[in-house]
Amino acid sequence: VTTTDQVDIDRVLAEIVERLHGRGLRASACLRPVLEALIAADGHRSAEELGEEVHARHPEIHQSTVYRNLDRFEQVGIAYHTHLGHGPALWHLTARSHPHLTCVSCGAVVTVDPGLFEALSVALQRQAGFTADFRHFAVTGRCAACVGLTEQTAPR
Amino acid sequence: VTTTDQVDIDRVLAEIVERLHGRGLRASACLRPVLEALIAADGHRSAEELGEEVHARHPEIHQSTVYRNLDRFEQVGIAYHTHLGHGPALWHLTARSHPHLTCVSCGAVVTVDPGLFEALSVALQRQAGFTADFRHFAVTGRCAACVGLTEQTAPR
DNA sequence: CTGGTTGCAAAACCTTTGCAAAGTC
DNA sequence: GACTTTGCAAAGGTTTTGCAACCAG
Repeated sequence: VTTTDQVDIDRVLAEIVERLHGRGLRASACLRPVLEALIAADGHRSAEELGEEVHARHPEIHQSTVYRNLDRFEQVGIAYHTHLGHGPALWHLTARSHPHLTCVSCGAVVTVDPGLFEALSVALQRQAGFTADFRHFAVTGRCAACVGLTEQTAPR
Repeated sequence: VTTTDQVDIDRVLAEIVERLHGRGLRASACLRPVLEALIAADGHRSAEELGEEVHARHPEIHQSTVYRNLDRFEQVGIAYHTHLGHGPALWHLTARSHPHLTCVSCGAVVTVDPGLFEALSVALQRQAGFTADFRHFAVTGRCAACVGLTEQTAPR
């Protein structure tokens, strides 16, 4: 919960403010607490969970402000959200981005070497002119354990 | 809207009924209209859109029944739903399944050769024992046109 | 001062669920 | 007749939005 993990809050905050200003947007005092929660969380946290962490120190900051500032972080490229399944979106620092695999049976989340996606990226770029981003949606499937379990009951 | 596209409704329906019975479930008269809408739609239709098509001929069939029967089709492997973005899930016949690319800027949906995903499938299986299914979530990114457009305004 | 940001409450959006009645095997 | 499925209405979970007050540049 306190893992700042080599991320300098002040430096990141300054970058956010600079980029917001570049777009004619403004920087309020609410940015920092939300950023702190995001950095402390180290990934895989929903907006609501981040909001709870923010409220612990700043009860006056409303949940809708958390949503709005996370959106701003995403707009300026500092953070992004990912969908692992049917639940709420999970937020990460872009600096810590990575693709996810999720098991549709047990919900396990597996993080894999981003390099594995390189060849497909190149192929999609070449074949369709498409610049893929494998972080926004997870790849669903079945983990090794669940493939074994479901072979006797699974549809087709 | 009338493209039955080589799919024999009666045969598919019989398969659905058989599989439902195999699970101790029952087959009601509502199955066929929902299946017909799904077959006619030929992919990329939301449950609500399919419901509208069902209502045109069968106004008595409730939208929740459409949801429930689509779920049943998925349970028996005849259909699946996919998420292309933040909107509602889109439904397809499994027989016509394919992976999707969606552009986060313009919303374009690109369908690519499933073979492109083969190498990654094998790699994920080997490295993580994970059986990937690239149909459930689309791969997001930017299409060629939007990459060009956003290079001057994009974050980072 | 101009106009972006906040707190609040309410709505939006898509989907699921509880229940009694109807239908299936 | 036992048990599933339906229509209906209501709720569910997550996110967005309208608005007046507030605050940053």
